[in-house]
Amino acid sequence: MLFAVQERRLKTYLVQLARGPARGKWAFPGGLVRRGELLDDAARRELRASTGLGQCYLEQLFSFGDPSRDPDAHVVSVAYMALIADPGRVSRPSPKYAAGGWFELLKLPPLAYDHALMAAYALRRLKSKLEYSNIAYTLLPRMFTFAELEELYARILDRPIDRRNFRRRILAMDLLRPLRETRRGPHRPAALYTFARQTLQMIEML
Amino acid sequence: MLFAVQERRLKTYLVQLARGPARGKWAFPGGLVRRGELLDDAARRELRASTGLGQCYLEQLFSFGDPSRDPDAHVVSVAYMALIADPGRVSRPSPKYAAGGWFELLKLPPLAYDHALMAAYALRRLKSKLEYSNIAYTLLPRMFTFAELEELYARILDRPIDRRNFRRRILAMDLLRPLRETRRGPHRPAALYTFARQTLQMIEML
DNA sequence: CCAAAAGTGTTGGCTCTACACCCATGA
DNA sequence: TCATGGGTGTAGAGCCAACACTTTTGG
Repeated sequence: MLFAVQERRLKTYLVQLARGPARGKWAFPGGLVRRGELLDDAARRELRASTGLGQCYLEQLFSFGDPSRDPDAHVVSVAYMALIADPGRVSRPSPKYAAGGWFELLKLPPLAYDHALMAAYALRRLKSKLEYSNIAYTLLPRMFTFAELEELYARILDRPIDRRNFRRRILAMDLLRPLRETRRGPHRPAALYTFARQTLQMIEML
Repeated sequence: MLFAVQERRLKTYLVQLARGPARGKWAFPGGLVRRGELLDDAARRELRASTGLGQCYLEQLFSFGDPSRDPDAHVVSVAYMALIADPGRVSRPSPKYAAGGWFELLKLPPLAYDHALMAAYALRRLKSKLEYSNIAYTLLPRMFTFAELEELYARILDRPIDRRNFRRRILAMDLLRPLRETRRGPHRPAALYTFARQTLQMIEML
């Protein structure tokens, strides 16, 4: 399950199934683990095969023992969540699928199997990680403005955010490094920031 | 992976493997999912087979794509965590295993496969759920004193707890129902409480 | 009356929230 | 000079942590 922010909306990449009983339906890309392959490796391989993506943030979500793929083949799906900053990096829809494309998470088409459940699960996990980790680094370009970071939070958490309090809180966590450059436009230039660490860090709250 | 508190310590139930390359080593009980069986059902079935336990709290933890069981059979393990209040309910060590017994989580024998990793993962999850849910109900008898609840927290979180602050905080969450009865002993009798709901409830923190 | 564990309040510091105006730039 | 978004401070409330003595019972 691949997620990215595009046009200020949280979107996910779906593929249209070309074969099987759910043919024509949309679903998250996936596939079978190979013999001797690590789960993480299989997830990366399938992600690359479906989207052309190489390195990116990847996290195991949950396993669904669903009566999936075929109604009579018993498949266990180990769901993974991948996050990228630039949805433009996704190239071809893999030949394995009829089509591929980005969909707003809040306006998904009917999904095959139990994939709607998976999507809900992923969103929940993403929301909670936004609150207690620096996971936002995976969804933003290396340089970004505070306004961009703030909007990411507001969009995904789906609630308004007070700009001053947000800025104060984030800065107190010491996750960002200010850069010299600014982003210009028909208005006051915005200071650019970058995440001090590009690896997942949990933040103590209690 | 079954956990319980016994003699004021967090313990886990291990079985000694009777067959296979890891024969003689200790491990968490487990087994294969049957065709068409839900993961949760398989976990319950294996738990019952290994320990005689019927209903209890059960939660999927994580999936490990480990080179497990047999060095050349590729097994994916979907780890589950079960919590019970009374370790005495566990009866026979299943005939499938050479032996079974309770071990302090902090003094585990060397475990087969990657089960030590699983144990660490379970402990982490349990600690964090203690902080933001009423999961403690699974580890306590229906009636308990505040001192017992407090000790459960102190033991599992492995840090001292201020009795007055703890009591205030827990009561504010409105998870407990006071009972009329008391527990007597060679000291002032302690008021008994019960959890208002015997189902998992998340607590808002932020 | 002694031992053992249960029960109980207050204060100071910190954190969080709510809230509105000025600033810098490009057009 | 105007439109656009960027950037900033404060005060009050609520929350949390630190802290020690009194109560009730059984032996």
